[in-house]
Amino acid sequence: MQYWLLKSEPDSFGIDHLQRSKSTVWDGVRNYQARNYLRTAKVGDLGFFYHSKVQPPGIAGLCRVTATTVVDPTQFDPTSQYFDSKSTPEAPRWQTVKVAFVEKFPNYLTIDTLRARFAESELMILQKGSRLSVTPVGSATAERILDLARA
DNA sequence: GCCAACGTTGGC
DNA sequence: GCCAACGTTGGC
Repeated sequence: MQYWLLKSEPDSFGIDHLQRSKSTVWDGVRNYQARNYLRTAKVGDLGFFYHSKVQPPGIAGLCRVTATTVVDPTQFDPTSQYFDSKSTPEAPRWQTVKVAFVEKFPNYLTIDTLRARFAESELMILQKGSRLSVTPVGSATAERILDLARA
């Protein structure tokens, strides 16, 4: 079982949205490295739900992968901001996962807290200039995050 | 709103 | 296949 960190802007879709909708297709990933990570995800993997572009940014909750190699439908929707004119249904470029809500953490872990508690090498999002919206998290690091978030 | 860091595009 | 120009991300 692998842990991930998934970034989202809560102004468009945050942990509260996921709690209400119960599950969602993690659409809109348009970066090949992030997509490649998503392709390796397995059902049952757990994802830390990270709120970006808000003050303060941080880890807000947990979700679980419930389906893999899901074709991102927004790539074929000309009205979507994620429309990709070069992708075809025969050879879709963008696969993703479906995730279900697991929990909203009692403690929101801000990026300052994360920086204080974890090394850059443990959490890729702490690295300067890191923009990847999907990153793997080691199990030892993940367990420490869970301890802090639920304490 | 700024801007550093990074990814993508496309002419050559 | 190089690389300049451009677009985007995301913390501040």
